[in-house]
Amino acid sequence: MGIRIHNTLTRRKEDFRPIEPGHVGIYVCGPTVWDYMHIGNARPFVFFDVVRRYLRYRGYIVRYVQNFTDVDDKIINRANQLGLDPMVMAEDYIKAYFEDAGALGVAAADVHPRASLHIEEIIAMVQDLIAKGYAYEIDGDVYFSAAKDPQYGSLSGQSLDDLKAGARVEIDERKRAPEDFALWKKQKPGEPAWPSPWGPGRPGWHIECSAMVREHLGRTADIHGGGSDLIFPHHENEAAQSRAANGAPLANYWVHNAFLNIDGEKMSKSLGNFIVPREIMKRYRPETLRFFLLSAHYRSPLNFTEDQLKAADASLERLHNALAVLEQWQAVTSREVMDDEERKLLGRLTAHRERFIAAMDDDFNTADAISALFELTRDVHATMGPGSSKELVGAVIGLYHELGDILGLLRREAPATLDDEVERLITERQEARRRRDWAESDRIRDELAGRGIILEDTPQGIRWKRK
RNA sequence: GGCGACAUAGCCAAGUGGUAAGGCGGAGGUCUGCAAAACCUUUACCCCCGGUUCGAAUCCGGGUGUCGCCUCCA
Repeated sequence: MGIRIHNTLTRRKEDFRPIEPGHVGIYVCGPTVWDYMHIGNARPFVFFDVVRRYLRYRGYIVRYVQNFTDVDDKIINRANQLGLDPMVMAEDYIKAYFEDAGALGVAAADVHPRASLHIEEIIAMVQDLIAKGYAYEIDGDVYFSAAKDPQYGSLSGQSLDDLKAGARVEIDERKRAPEDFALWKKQKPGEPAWPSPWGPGRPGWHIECSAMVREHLGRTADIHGGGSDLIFPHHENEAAQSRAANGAPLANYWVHNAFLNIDGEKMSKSLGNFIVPREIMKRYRPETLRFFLLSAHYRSPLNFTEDQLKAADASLERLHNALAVLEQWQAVTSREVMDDEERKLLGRLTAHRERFIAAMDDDFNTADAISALFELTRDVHATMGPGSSKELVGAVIGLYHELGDILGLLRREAPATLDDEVERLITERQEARRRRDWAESDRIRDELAGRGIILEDTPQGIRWKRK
């Protein structure tokens, strides 16, 4: 009856039990800020945003932490290519992240820690790991010795031997073993660096998350999430470091989303087959991309095509229409008392809500939860009308917003306004219709359509919307 | 080569033992001045072959195919 979450570590769904009852600490791997996010990157951000919203809806006090990797090879390379200061460039892409995330309805995390601002904590953890015998320094670099961790490989389900057998990358001769990974990297010319006991250098990729989880959530996070490509090596290594340093698991529930593919292939910057949210939002309402990303279960790969985006937009339109119609009814109805049929529907609202909740409880099944919204919609259309009672209409609108807020959809928009010219045309058209001058009426409707205003004549008057 | 996912209608996608949700698209109809919105009807040999079971899309085994990971990756 509670929330169940698929745990990458155990490969099955488990009942969710936070460490501290009523509180949840979530850490999600955020972007490496070397470029704009693309819609593949957007998938985890949107999904985990929903996880957070849902946990809050279910009454948990959620602490949500999402980092920015702002010290990294890719950032340095890019900045050097462009002749920019890496930290300045990172700052610009952090700003861009917030713009894109905001447009997607992804709220800011409670904390957005940055690697560059946690150097002290990182150094402390590396020192600790050396002291405990898990790490070793070679000439300014520090490596973690994977073989020292008996559980190494447990997250990705690979043994050290498997990994050695499959190794496809050049072995760094400085390391004692190929599976060892860098905790601290000695400064190379032209790279940003911080002083450390091993000389100037910068943190390796994996250590930042371990240090920042400990700093902001304590030794063990309830949920640690990210894209499935992070399972190995990133999360495997994080888990190993934190286990070694803290004697406690980094996270109790590991949650990984599948990829967004395009033309059947993983969308990635290195393949060059990526699309950026800001481009999509020029052509579709902002919610469309979010709806699309939530239309499949997060552990299923999702293939991006223009047709699917159109279909998502059409689907979302149906929900928006339902809400708009309800709002129109709300404005015209004066009936206070519900009749028997309405009382039955009011009862069914609970069933619709419960179906939605059951879907979300079951490993955040957003696709199934969305279908509950459509079932609600059909029920509403079949049962209600402009004469429905105020109370029922209000309750239904309330439910749309209650459930829509969990998914970050059906956002309340500021009441749209029309300019005087458009108002005048609509009035003229109404007069033409009164005269039964259909030619003039249709001409005005077409003209307004050309300006992006769609008119619908209803018995309760004109309804308009933009598109 | 190793590890792991996935395969459900024209498209997308839920469904983990009891006889296939939902959406988009298509077809027909109702309503409408015409539209739109909405409603009704309609649109599935659940990849293949075995097995377990009274019963399998669902469990097990074997194929086939697609995808991901194997130290840049959400």
